[in-house]
Amino acid sequence: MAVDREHLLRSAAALLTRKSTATMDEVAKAAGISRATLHRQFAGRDVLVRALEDLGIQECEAALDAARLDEDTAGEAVRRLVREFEDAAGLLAFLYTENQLFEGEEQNAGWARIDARIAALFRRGQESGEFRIDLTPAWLTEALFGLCASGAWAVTEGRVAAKDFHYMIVELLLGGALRRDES
Amino acid sequence: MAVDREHLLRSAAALLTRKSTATMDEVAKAAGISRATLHRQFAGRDVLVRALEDLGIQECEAALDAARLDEDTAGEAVRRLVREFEDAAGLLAFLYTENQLFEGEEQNAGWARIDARIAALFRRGQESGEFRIDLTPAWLTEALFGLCASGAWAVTEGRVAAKDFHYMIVELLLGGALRRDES
DNA sequence: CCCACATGAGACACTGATGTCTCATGTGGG
DNA sequence: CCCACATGAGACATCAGTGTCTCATGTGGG
Repeated sequence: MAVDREHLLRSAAALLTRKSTATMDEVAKAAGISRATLHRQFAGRDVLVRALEDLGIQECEAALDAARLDEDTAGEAVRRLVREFEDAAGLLAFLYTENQLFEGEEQNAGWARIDARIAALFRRGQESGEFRIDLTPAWLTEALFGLCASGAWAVTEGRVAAKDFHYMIVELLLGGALRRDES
Repeated sequence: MAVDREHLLRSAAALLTRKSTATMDEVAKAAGISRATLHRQFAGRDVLVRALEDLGIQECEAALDAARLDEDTAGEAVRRLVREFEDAAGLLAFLYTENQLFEGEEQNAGWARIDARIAALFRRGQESGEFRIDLTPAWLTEALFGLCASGAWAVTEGRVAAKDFHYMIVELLLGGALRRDES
């Protein structure tokens, strides 16, 4: 009887990831419910997007926790983080562009927290001498999100195999395109 | 008298880069013309976006030409390419997300040409032993665009200094975050 | 068994953006 | 100087999406 709100959010996320301009009607149909019921759960499109944003933040923070950013080398922590991000990458990509849509508007404080935690990871790697210091933690954080989004799109469009998602992102982010002479 | 179509396109690109949901009215105002005149130039929003896409493709190909991808090492060519891309990065970022907006729809053939040229550059680097071979040219191409878009947004939001745009992208793309033990 | 309650279907008004049209204006070229 | 033509301003219809409402239905719990 009661609508499965969790399932509803997941299905909306899945649809909007593929087609970010989907209407409330399409979102409802995708979830197998009527527009009226959808509207009873989320008073409007913006409310739905906010809920998805909260979901995304929640998943991000769960990924950050699961990745245990303080353990091992920073590089290993980054590898774990990208792996944990993989499931949420589609949703992340949607929210990433959604955030570009509004100029000025203050963003959810959750992102700032998440940014700070990831930036701290890169800073740790720099302080330990593992990462280069000429790329700012803020940029590396931005690049991490950007590459995850690009990777998610590349996978949905078939330009990259889904199984390679993690490898391609981590290797590029950490090692770059140049061949390592040593190692 | 006659509207400067070139200037009109530029101003539309600049506005839509900042606010991709801008209305035709806003686009017209930003260009300092009336909505009626804008409509005489571009029969509809989709026509305008197509024109911007053509402009973006044109600038991309100009950048590819200017970067002389066949000369020097592939790494140097990539550096030149990113530098040439810098001016168009905002427009590129807009078009990059605009392309994600439509599922299925066939995309402008120009992008395929551009993708092919950039992928060929990465392939050249791999064949010369300069680039690692475990990252596919398709992915490196995708990542190049993704990083340019991320960089453009990071700059407009003040998270990265404009003067660092080129350095941050090239260094991350080529060298990655890890410190090089040698060199 | 029966009632309460959530749902589905659909009607309805409202809004914002769009596309089209008209008309007055003013400027540039002949 | 004068006319042609492009422009600006605005009215207008249209359309898609949204938000609200009503009502019939059917299912689950008491």
